[in-house]
This record gives sequence, C-alpha cells and structure tokens, in this order.
Amino acid sequence: MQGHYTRPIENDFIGMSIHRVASHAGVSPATVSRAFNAPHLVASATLARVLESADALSFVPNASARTLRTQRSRSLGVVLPTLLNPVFAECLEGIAERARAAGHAIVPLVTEYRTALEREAIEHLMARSVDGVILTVASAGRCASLGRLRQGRVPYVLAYNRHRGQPCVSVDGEAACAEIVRWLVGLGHRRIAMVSGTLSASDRARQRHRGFARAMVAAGLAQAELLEVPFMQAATQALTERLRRASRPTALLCSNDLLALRSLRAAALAGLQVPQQLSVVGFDGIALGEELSPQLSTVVQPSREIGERCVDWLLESLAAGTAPGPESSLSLPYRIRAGESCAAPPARSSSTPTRSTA
Amino acid sequence: MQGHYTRPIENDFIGMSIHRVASHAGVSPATVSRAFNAPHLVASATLARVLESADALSFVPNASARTLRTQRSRSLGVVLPTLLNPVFAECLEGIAERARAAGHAIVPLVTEYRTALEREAIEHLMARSVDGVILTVASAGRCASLGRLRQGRVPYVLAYNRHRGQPCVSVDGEAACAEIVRWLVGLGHRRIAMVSGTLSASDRARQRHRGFARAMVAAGLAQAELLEVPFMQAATQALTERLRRASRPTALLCSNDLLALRSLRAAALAGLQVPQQLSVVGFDGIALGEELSPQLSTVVQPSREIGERCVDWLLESLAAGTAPGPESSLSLPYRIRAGESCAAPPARSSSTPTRSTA
DNA sequence: CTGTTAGCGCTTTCAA
DNA sequence: TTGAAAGCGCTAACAG
Repeated sequence: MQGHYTRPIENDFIGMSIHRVASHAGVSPATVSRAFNAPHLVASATLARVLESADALSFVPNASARTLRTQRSRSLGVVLPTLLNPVFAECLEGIAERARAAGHAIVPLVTEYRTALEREAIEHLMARSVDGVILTVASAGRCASLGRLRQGRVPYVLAYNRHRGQPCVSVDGEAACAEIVRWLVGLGHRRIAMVSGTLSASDRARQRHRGFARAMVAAGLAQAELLEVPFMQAATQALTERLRRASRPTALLCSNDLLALRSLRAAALAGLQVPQQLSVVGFDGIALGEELSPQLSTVVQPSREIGERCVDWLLESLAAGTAPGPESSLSLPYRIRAGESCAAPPARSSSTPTRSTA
Repeated sequence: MQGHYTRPIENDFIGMSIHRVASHAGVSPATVSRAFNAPHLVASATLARVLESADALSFVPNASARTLRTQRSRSLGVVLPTLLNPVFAECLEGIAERARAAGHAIVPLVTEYRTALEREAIEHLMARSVDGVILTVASAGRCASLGRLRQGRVPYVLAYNRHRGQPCVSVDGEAACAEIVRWLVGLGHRRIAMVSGTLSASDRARQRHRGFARAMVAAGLAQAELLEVPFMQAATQALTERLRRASRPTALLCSNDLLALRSLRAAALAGLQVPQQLSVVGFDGIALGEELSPQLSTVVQPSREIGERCVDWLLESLAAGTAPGPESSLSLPYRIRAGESCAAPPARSSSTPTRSTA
C-alpha cells in the first residue's frame, strides 16, 4: 500500500491506470483487469487487495481503452425526430433507464424530421462505434440510413416505425385509428375529420390515416375529410377557421396528441364546447393529456415500454451475436383512453348545424 | 487505387483503419491522420488522394482510438432529473443541438431526483471520460457529486441550479416569483398561495418560495400560504380538496408548470372557473402551456438557451484549458407570459367567499 | 490462480 | 511535405 505520489489525493487522477493499481496492490496489470472483468478468476484475497487499491486511488477503468481493445463500446445510439414531443421524451426515458441498468451509455441525436440530419446522425454514431442504434425515422421504407447501418454491421431497431422489412417495435396505428372511427360512429358521429401533419413526411401518419379512411368507408361514410396541417405552428389557426364554418365536423381524430391539443385550443377559439359540440381524439397518450380538462381522449401507446423493448431486443441480439431482424418485430398493444374530450355529437348536428360565434 | 479485397464493398467495414486507407492511397498512416486532423499540413494532391481513398473505403476514423490517444472524448455528460418534465426535454434539445454543431456527442443520464442515481451517473460519466458535464441537481449546496467532478478534474456547469459557489446558468427564480406576487397583488389578490413540491428536495423550489414569501410580507400579506404537495400524482386531489373549502385562495402561484396544470385540473374538478374565480400562475414556460385554454400564465425560462449556454461555456473553457468557475455564472432573463389563467379576483372574494359546489 | 506479451487504431514528436 | 516509431490504457491468449 505504498503511495507513489506526494500530491494530495485529489490530483491523483491524472495518469491513473491499471498499472498504477497493479503496482499499488503488488500484482500484475492483467490481474487488475481480471478483478474488474472476471472477478471469479481471481483469488479472493488478491481480489480484495486489488479492489482496495483501486478504491484508494479512485481508479476508474478507461472506457476508450476498453472499447478499443474489445471493439464494444457499451453504448447505444438513439436517433429521434425531436424531444419537444413528449412521446419521444417518454420513450427516451425508457431507453435511458434500461440502458443504464445494463451498464450501457446512450448517445441521443435529434433529427427534427430532416433527412440530412438523419444521415449525419448515423455517420456520427458509426464513428463513435456504438454497439447498436435505436431510431425513429420519417419513413422506414425509403431510408438510406438503414442501409448504411446494415453496411456498417451495426444492429438497429426501429421505434414507432412499422415496416414489414425492418426490425420494429411499434403499435398498430392503422387498427387503432379504425377502432376510434368505429367508436365515434357508435356514438353517433357522421362527420369525422382526421387532423394530420404532412402525410408524405411520415409513414406513421400515413398508416394512421389509412386506418381512418378504411374505417370510414366501412361505415358507409365516404367523404372522409382530411385536414392536413403542414406546420404545427399554423395548425391552431387553420383548425379554428375550419371549425368556424357551418360544415364543420362533429369529431376530430388527430394523428398525435400535440395536434389534439391544438384542436382543443382551436375549438375554444371557435367558441365550441368540448365534448358537447365537438369531440376530439388524440393519438400517443402523452402523460400530460391526462392532466387536462377535459382530459384528452386518445390512443395510448406504451412509449416507455417501446423504448425499453428496443433496448432489450438490441442487447439480447448483441449477446447472441446476431442482429435484430424483421421477423421478430414487436407489435405492442395500444389502449384507448376514453378521456373527457369525446361524446355523442350534438343532436341536431346531422341535419342543421348551428353557426358558431367566437 | 488497387482493391485489397474481393468481397463486396459492403463487407469492407471490418478491420477498417487508417492503415488500410494509407496503403490504398499509397501514403503513410501519419499522412492519413493529418489529412483528417490538419489538412493544411498535407500537399493538396496528396490530400485529395487520401480523401478519395477514405471515401472509397467508407473509412470513418475510430473515436475510441482517437480518444485514447488524445485524452479527449469529444463528448459531454448530461445529468437531468427527468425528461418527463418538458422543461428538461427542451433544455436537452438545446444541449443536443449545440453539441452536435460542435461535433460533440452527449451522454444523458436521468436521476429521478435521487441522490444515489446522481452519484452513479457521475461515476459512469467519469468512467467514460467525458470532457465535461452539464447537470441539474437537487441542491447545489449539498451535492457530493460536484466535489467528485472537481476531484476528477472534469469541468462542469450547473443548469437551472443557482448557487454562489458554483458555475451556474440559471434564472433568478426568487425575483421572478416576487414579481409575480406584486402583479397578483396589483390585480387585487390578497389570498395568494404557493403550490410547490417538497421544498427540502429542491433548492430551486426553496428559492422560488423565498421570493414568494418575501414579496407577500412586503405587500403586507403575512399569512402566505404554502401548499406543499410531495407527490405529483396526489397533487390534483390535494389541491381539489383545498379549493373546495371556502377559505380557498384567489390565486395560486405554482412552482412549476406541471403543478400549474394540475392546479388547473383541480380548479375544474372543484367547479371553479379560471381565471374568473381562481387565478393560476406557473413557472418554467413549457411550450405546451401556450396551447392550452386558458393559456397558462407563467414565468418563462429560456430552457433551450440555458442548455445552449451550458454547452458554449463548457466548450469555451475546454478550448481555453480552464474550468468554468462560479464567478462567470450566467443569470439569464426570464419573461412573464400573461396568458389567460390569471385575472382580477372575484369582486366579493375579499369579504364573503362563495361556497363552490363541484 | 497469475504474469507476460502483443496489439486494438490513432496521434504526435522527431527525422528525413 | 512526409514517414517511422512510440505509446494512450486495456484485454485476451498463452504460459507458467
């Protein structure tokens, strides 16, 4: 236990390495390495001595050296469109928690739905040699980044995206939207419109819309209206204008909760009571929706679990030396939260709509 | 430009290194390294050749090797209480964007306000030898992790926390709350209560409360009520009960927007109109607050900018070879958003409160 | 059970 | 302007 430096312990950090610990404990570097990575291969007396020395020197094994040597970084890349939408923040929490528990770091990158940033993110992650990547892309079908990952032999799992040819952890948005339509129709609604961001920008939006459109047809309601609001910022205004017209829908199925929030706001601005005069249903099930008045009616995705499952799957594959494949894709169950923003349409709605005054 | 392998390019990734590029381009490994790190030291013809080869081989420099050699990981640790509160998600977005622009990775860890996880997070980050850390801790004054970071010579900046002895990027919550109280008093409110999480769990909560308490005294309103709701989940119920009593406050100053949302919900459950019968003010300025009806009145912190500034400061210090010090702490301006959840108290409120029926 | 040895891929003097 | 060589700190054979 001889000290090698006269400087105070606080400065001992510089140049710390397995060798310092080794000489402090009177063993070889290899033994120190084993003490940390395969303690069962070290005599318990030796082990204790090594651990004591390591502790006394505040030794922490150097991750880069270990990564360089083992070719495993114990880190996972995470590529998400944004964190401003709580649905992704919730998912990231699940990822972070699971990764932490497994001793893996996560390296998140945000793409803002821009392909260039998506590409850059993948490049960045490959340069850092992450062991795997979890991502949500605009459209799984036409995503160059996925090819790049495969080319680089980096295992990956898609979160939220749903595509037959890719390893995905998702929810059946098409079925969920169809179910919502049937529910609304059951309540008596006929004029149901879907509110969505740009369809061409998101495969999920397209899938949700498809479920909506099909169920409308199945219900004999051919003129299924789509309110495509390209920019989130302008959504409220566009919706308000639509809701002020006499021909307004009695129910809005929104492609995500953020749009649903704006629909709620638009209803208020248009002077409509929710749910008495207008029903609003969201999609995602962000936690905040439950705190609102009226509580948001919505399709709840298990976002946290989606994140957790992605990590689990990736780590299992890593351990097995395989890469996640499309055949094992996970379709998690969604849940419909009745909430308070949804009710039967106003009695006269199907014949003579009242004109609202804001 | 001779090929070394007959396997398809897609498989060329394995064992890729500076040496492969070097031999492909007919130069030495050192030159390849220079081509990437100091291109001006390489003859432009050589440079072009090297870059071409690198491109042809899809070469990406190995970050671990570089880190091991240079002792700089080009990564920043981020320690936050949670991502479920959008205020931190917004901040993280700022951090992510800035770090990306500077070519740094971020490694976020979530603590859920638990000291044990805080400690563990720091340990983890030091093991990965991040170049710096951005953190939000429960209480900057008594935080062992900060000492640990200094001991390990890891530069750090606190986000949101505010402490004279630490490098912080924050907003003056005390002044902001005092200002809110003066505003409410100006509107005619007398019975103003503060809604907060556990004070002992957060220095920020204490600072905000101090501003509230002082301003109340200054306004001659001695009985400043504090509604401490330890658990977010139970907050709504506790608040609803309080609001049902005749002695209820006419205004609620909430220590954060999530509590304000619950207060809004509690008001609805208690049958109170906001802002006509009850004013509610939040703190944080999460983006969602603007989408609500009524739009949330709140103190807006520049969360994204807080994150950005933390990164900037850290990277500047890194470049200068210094560590951020308390003397350069940043106090960013807050902004009061009037919103729609705040108004003059009901006329009779100061004398005979009406009993509400829910 | 423990030590010796040879690199992982890169940067960086020092020479040429 | 370029090359040769010496490690950064660690792990994994292979010996002992």
